Amino acid sequence: MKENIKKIPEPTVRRLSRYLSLLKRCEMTGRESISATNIANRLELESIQVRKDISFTGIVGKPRVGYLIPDLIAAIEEFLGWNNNTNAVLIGVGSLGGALLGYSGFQKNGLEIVGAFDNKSEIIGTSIQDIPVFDIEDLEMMLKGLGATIAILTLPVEVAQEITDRLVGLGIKGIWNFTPVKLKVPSDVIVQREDLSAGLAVLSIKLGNK
Amino acid sequence: MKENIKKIPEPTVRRLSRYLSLLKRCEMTGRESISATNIANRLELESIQVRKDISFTGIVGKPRVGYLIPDLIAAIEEFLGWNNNTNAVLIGVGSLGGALLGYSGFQKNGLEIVGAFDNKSEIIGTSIQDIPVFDIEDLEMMLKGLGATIAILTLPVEVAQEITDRLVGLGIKGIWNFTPVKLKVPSDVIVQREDLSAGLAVLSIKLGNK
DNA sequence: TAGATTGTTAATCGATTAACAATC
DNA sequence: TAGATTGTTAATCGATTAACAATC
Repeated sequence: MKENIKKIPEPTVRRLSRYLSLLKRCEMTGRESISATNIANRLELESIQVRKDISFTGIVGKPRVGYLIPDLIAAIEEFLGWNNNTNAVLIGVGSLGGALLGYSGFQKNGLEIVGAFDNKSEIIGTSIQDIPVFDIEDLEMMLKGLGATIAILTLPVEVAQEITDRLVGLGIKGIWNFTPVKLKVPSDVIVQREDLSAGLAVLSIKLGNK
Repeated sequence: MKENIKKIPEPTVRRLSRYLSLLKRCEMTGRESISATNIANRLELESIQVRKDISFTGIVGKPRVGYLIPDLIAAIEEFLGWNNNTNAVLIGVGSLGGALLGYSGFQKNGLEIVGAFDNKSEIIGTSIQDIPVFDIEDLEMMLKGLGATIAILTLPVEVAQEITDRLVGLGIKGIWNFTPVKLKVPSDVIVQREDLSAGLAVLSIKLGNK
């Protein structure tokens, strides 16, 4: 049971989200089908890789035609669980946290930020892009009502573990961790680290090697 | 000549930036040395992997002791080219762009955002976190004076290629591309794509497989 | 039919991990 | 000295790519 679950390579998952973005733009032009070759050309990939990736979603294409765009969109969205909405809270409305609150792009991926928490009295009670900012002291009181299953952590390193413990205690199952610290969580909680510096490092290395 | 340049695996580069972040936090506590085992434990990695990664920087550790933290920090920073500052401009002060302007974390990585460009008259002439926002029409006039070699693209898909062409014409050598489109650039220009949705996709898949 | 494209099985490639001698 | 840790060479593992039959 566990074997076939683990089998999807992470690079494949990341690329599927790219395909989805491209497919949605194609759909808007009224186009109905697209081949793996075409997707590959537009994203600077190999067509064989695109076909292999798509095969994980279970959808089958038509020889000589390719894939039906609406079907493929639906299949990838379902595969990623982006077809039904997930509620998230954001913890730590600093520079990066505030930015992410303003960023509307996650809604396309089925993620809705329904509330934010912070300890700065100046911003508690305000709203950023219609998302209310609550007092972190009220986390226990508020979280259940918000219906969030994911927490986005954009808070200072020093409080990351403490707040994580509280979130886990309240039933949060997924943590999108924008801090550089390793978080200790029970095995049924998923932590996904996100590191903008890593991308910058890759760019820097490539620039330095010119 | 080109062979040994290409040899550094990208995952290694990404991890080196993580090590750097950890090492800087360790340094602040006054600690002087650290072993690969210790680094690995703190970041949930294998010590052999840490040693292998560090070997790319050329620094050598001391058996039984580990690595001297200040030396290792200096070595990684030099390796990534983060020891001397690079100037960058940010193009497109929308939700994500504005957020990145507010985010001060890149300065630790030797990247200083010295100016932003947009076409919205409401924000042209203002400053965000002391970073001035210029009219995109003045790009040609302003860019040289700003001394930027990197451009951060957080603009709408429709104008991405057009603005890229102008940036390349002005001598920009590195582009950190936060848009989902593939950019056509000459071979001496480096484009690094950054995709927050990809990270969310990985989290979603892991959550769905529980 | 001919030709383009899919889907799958096998081969290749590169990153990770293991093994182990060298060192302080 | 004994033991912990490094650095390197070899083995393993997993993702990518190639080959090719099946299909419309």
